[in-house]
Amino acid sequence: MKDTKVQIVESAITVFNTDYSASLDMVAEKAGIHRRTLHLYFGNRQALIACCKAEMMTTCQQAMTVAYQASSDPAKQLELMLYAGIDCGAKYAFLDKIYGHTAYGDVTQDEKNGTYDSIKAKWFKVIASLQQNGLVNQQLSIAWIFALFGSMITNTINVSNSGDVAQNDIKAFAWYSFSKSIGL
Amino acid sequence: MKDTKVQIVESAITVFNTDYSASLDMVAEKAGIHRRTLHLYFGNRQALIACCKAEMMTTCQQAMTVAYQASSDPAKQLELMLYAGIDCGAKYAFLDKIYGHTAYGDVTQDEKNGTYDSIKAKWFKVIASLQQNGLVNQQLSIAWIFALFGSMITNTINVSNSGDVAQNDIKAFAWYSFSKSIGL
DNA sequence: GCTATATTTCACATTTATGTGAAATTAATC
DNA sequence: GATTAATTTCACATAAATGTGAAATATAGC
Repeated sequence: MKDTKVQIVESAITVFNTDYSASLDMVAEKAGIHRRTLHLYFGNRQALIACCKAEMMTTCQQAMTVAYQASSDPAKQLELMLYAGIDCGAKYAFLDKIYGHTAYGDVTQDEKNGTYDSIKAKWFKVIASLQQNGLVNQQLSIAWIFALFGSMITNTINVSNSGDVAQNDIKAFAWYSFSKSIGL
Repeated sequence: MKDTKVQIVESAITVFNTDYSASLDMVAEKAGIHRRTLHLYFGNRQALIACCKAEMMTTCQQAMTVAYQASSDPAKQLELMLYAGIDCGAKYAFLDKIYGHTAYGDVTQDEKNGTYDSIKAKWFKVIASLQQNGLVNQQLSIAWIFALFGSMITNTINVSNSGDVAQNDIKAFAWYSFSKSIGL
């Protein structure tokens, strides 16, 4: 039997992805528990959302790290990171709607320098490497490329949910369009 | 003195763009009237939102039509339509968050055929023309290209608001990235 | 100034989500 | 089986937004 707290968070993610303004009653029902129980674990709505976000952070971080380490070719790393972002984002789409993408400005200077060994730093290293070798359009600012990356992930998830594009094609389309959009 | 109803709608657009869950009191205050007055014009929240949407439809339609008619070169038409979309979307960003983009599936068959002379039909004509002449990647489905177009508009607006990219560069970046992303 | 229309004020009803307290019940552990 | 912990039930308090009625006031047009 799964930990109740985990169960609640998973239910919250599912429910909020369908409707972010859904009540806590709905989340509790989905988790198969009473709302009062939910409140024993999460004092209020904020706390629950924050927990969902934390969950996403670690999950995404892991998936991205795996993607990064799977190759030493920057272009391949970028491609795999895009796929990882799509897979991850599909599960946590509602958070994107609340918080929006992490803006470039939110990334600390240390992360840009690569001092901080976070996954974002790795992403920047990949782009920097591609740009230095002239494989990516050098006119485009990194902030723009970063935004494009997030935007392509969101778009891919939306299209995937809409059912307008064959599931098999989607990731290929996403990589094609993203890579071209940065001049790769 | 502006028509009260118009005033309300404009205020609603401004307020809801900042915070979609803002109360009607806030909208009324912004419009410089009493909430009771707002209710004389709009029975409920839904009605107000619907009116904002209708407003957007006509405004966008007009801007797109102007863009379309400004050139006979499909690529140029597409570029100008993208810019029109960005300008328009910036004002109505909150609607995008509620309704999402119009999915390809929402476009009627008549519109795809071009029987219906709507702006969407014109957009499809432009893409079809480019694809027939081999100027756009023929592997990509029209549904995907349509989604990309909307996604690029949303992304450009977000970036513009974030302030991370120089205002002068933004539209150029958007067109560069979008045109490349479809193989143009 | 009179009249018609638009707007405000005040008062209330309703709904919905939240959050909490305390006792009762259920499940788990030893 | 006794004890402890987790969960449910019921009851209530609160808060915030919404929608409406009716009288009072303001505004504009003639």
